[in-house]
Amino acid sequence: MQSKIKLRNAGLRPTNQRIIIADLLFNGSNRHFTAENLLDEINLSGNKMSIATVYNCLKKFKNVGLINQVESVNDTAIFDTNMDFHHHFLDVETGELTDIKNNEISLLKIPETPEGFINSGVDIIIKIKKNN
Amino acid sequence: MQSKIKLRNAGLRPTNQRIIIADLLFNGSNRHFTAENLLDEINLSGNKMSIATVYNCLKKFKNVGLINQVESVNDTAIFDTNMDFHHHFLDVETGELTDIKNNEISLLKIPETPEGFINSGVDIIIKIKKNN
DNA sequence: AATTTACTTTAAAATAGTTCTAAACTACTT
DNA sequence: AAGTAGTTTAGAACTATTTTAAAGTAAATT
Repeated sequence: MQSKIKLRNAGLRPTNQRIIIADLLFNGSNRHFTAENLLDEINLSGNKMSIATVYNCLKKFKNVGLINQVESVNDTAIFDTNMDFHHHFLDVETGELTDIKNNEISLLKIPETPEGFINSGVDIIIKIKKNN
Repeated sequence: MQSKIKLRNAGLRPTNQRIIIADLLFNGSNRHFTAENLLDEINLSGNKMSIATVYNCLKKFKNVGLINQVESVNDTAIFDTNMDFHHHFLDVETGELTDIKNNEISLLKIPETPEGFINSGVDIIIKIKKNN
């Protein structure tokens, strides 16, 4: 059970609920998900948890840099376990996101950051839709 | 009152409410706004309208291509009267958007559109924050 | 011009996603 | 073992948006 260690390293108290969520999220492959998606998965895994706890937990995970929240799209917050610098395809019809690796895309020219501000990241979204 | 003509050309029935909104929005300079922002402005201009009407109207305007909805950011829908192809700076602390003209930014490499899909646009968001 | 028809507006209710509240609980420290 | 500080929870509250259905209005038809 390395989730416990992972949480502690991130400075979070490893509670049962956080461990359950970390076990589901950090199992090797990256994913996009909403709070409700995750709660469904928690329930399917035989565990129970309040939706408020899921939101609390995701907010904490985000604050300590365990997950990202995607600058998004719908009315629903989408989270991402992929912490590499990367971008997204967005299926405008379904809202589904797919990762674009950073080496698959590059910017040639970028405008100057406005006076008094610092650049804090770039998000590129390529919108796609089913070809018929 | 060319709003009436503009609406008719767009295929929309030029109702009083739509004319009031068009008069406010299409006065020469571009802007970002939410439904609530706009309602405040409508009220300030001495007119009255239900918030549902504002939402209905913005949805119609969007469908006929009079305005854009920005792939966004918060829990609040942001609309944009700038219909040129362009991108945005996003102040991550305040949520404020600023336009980046298309000629100020360019992509060098772009990944292949997934099989069975067509590209339907690219949104680039440069996140910025106050340099303290 | 009067009537009909289809579209639009409205207030209020409903919904969806998320946050807050405050009491009960639990991990960690002493 | 006891204390304390952080966490979880159900449910209430809140915000943004959409729906409902009745009343109103623009346009088409007579």
